[in-house]
Amino acid sequence: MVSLREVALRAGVSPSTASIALRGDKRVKTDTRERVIEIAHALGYVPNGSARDLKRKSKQIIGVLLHDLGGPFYSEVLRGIQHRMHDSGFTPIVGCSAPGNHGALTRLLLEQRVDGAIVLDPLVDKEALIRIARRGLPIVVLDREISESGIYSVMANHEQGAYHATQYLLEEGFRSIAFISGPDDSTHSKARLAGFCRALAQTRQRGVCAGIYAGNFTEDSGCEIAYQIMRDQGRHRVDAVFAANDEMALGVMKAFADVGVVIGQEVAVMGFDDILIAQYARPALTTVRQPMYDIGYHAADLICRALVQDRSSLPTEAVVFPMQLVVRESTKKTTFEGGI
Amino acid sequence: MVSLREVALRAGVSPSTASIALRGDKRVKTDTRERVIEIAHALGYVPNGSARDLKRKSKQIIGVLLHDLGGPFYSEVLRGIQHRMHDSGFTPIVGCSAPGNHGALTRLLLEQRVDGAIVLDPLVDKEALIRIARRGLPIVVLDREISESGIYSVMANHEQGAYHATQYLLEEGFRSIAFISGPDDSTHSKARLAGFCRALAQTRQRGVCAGIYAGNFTEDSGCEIAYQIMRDQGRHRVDAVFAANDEMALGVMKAFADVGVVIGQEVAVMGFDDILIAQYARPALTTVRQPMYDIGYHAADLICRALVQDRSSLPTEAVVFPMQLVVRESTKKTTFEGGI
DNA sequence: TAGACTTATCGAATCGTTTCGATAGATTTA
DNA sequence: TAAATCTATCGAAACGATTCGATAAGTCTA
Repeated sequence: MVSLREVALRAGVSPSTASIALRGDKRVKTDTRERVIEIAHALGYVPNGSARDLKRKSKQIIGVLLHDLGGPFYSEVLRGIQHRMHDSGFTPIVGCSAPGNHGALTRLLLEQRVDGAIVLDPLVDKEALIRIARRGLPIVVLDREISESGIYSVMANHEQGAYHATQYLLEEGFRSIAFISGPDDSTHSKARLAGFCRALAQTRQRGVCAGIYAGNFTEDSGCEIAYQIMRDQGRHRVDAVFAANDEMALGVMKAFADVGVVIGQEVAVMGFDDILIAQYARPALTTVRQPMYDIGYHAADLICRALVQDRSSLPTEAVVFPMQLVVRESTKKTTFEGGI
Repeated sequence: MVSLREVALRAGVSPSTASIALRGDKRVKTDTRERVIEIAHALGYVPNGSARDLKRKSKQIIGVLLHDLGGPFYSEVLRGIQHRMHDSGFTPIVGCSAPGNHGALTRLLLEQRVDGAIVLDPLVDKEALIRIARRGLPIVVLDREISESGIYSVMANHEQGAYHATQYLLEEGFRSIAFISGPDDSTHSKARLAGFCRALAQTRQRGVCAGIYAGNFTEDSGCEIAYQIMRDQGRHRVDAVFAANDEMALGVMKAFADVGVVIGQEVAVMGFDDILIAQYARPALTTVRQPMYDIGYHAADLICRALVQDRSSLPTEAVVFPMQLVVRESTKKTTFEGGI
């Protein structure tokens, strides 16, 4: 592998001169500089990243830690990250913190191969992140909150998203709404439930809450609870079911469809997350979406600013983005007909 | 940041002793070794990756270059890669070679931050890859073929996939089949067309080829060509349409549905690729899928072997995986009914 | 107990780049 | 023309870990 030393040797200069010449520094006489650059090019010289990183402070690389690569989620987040970083000289590098893979976190963050990190994986240990931040690496966590100097949070406002979704249901005339929550330890589920309750509390109407059921974010649990709702209240007592995530909402739709209840007309179903399947389900699922692109863009912005500017200008509180209501067929009273 | 020197200092040994002690080397007396390890742990010492990479030959990191992160494709490939690498000590790191982003390729491959690379992006310049391989970095390219020592290809057998799909259509009793190709410069499209032709050539039946139309892989082109097919031949002369990719097949379904032709019953539609939407379309699209997990797993296997074993044991020809026919509703004569 | 081996540790060199202070030589200033 | 100022380049010291060949001890053989 051709090294700077070899380039310098052939150009008849010292490595130090070659080094600054290659950066186009005017301290080197023009013809020397051009000769060095030409020889480097001819030899296909590219500086060794490890050596440079070792010597320099900055690496110009940002680590992005994802749980896996599935879904349009991550792809959108990364688009936002890339757009923000494109002209800033930083390159995002993605590591998968998948099943038991301590590898990427170690290699990228602990072994100091990056200047900063964006972490989108609820399973990455909070204490580990705090320890890393204390070592001086700026971290942006997405969709969770960690209060620690050097760790910045960017997230969607789940409470507000659920609030608006509920308001929409009420405005559309759905009177009696049941809510299916996620597991108890899910802060997202809690926030969504809180938004639902706030919207209901504001309305003057009576009997709008048809019960709060505890699910576990799986399609099966949604399905089971839908049957339970029907048993509990008779199929015409509930106007709408708001599930704390799309998987459960799909389960609910399945259950209703199986007993012949027409979704949209007889009962509305609202999901949360806007997973890809939501738009292909029949009827297409009305749901609430996180602005993933914006979140990625903003996360990248925070990291870049933490590295370039003075960190005191950065927010200490989580940056919260509003969620978007995506209205589809499952909450529309117009008759839904099958087929393409 | 705590360095080896600091650990050594506190343990009262030299950095060299600390270095081997931390690796559990028996050359260091047991109590010294344990003391060093304990101090390193207490100080939160993690070796600096750049320094280690610089000194060592291997980095234990494999670069994975993807075009973007969308779709279940990449996610499946990466699952395969991770499973293969999990116990081998290598960590895959993903770079996006997205729009004009020369960054990831430079940072990972050129600047020698990885031991090997898996490239799944048709747009990464072939010459650039050859140059990198000549510098000694083993590369596995997916879904394309580059003949060069040090570059290994893993791909699906598109010709065979199309052959089987066509055979299936013939077996199901579809007599008159039209084919919609992709753009002329697509080798995939060519291979798929070749498989289609080979299957037709083998059959004794007459008039089975209802024409070959030139599309451009977009849904719109599929739609337009479907109308053209109907104009050309009358809507009952064509039994089936085989599009060289799913997008076009969806366009074809749309066109037929718009004029009231019942897909599956009056005309079968076959796609290629099994993009995610295929299974959610109504009717769900019969298509041909690449075994992405296997491809990823095998790519990782090749890279690991290139780095660990003797390279002469590796295949010089592209490793080709059979494609899988995914039968869904769009080629089934049973009456399709809308609804969930 | 001198010589041969082991054992435990260390010092110095190395990986490839960058950076800082030094040094000639050329040029300007007083 | 001696002193001051540039200009172009170089040498050496980092960065942090690894590695190899010393080097002291301590243990064993004859």
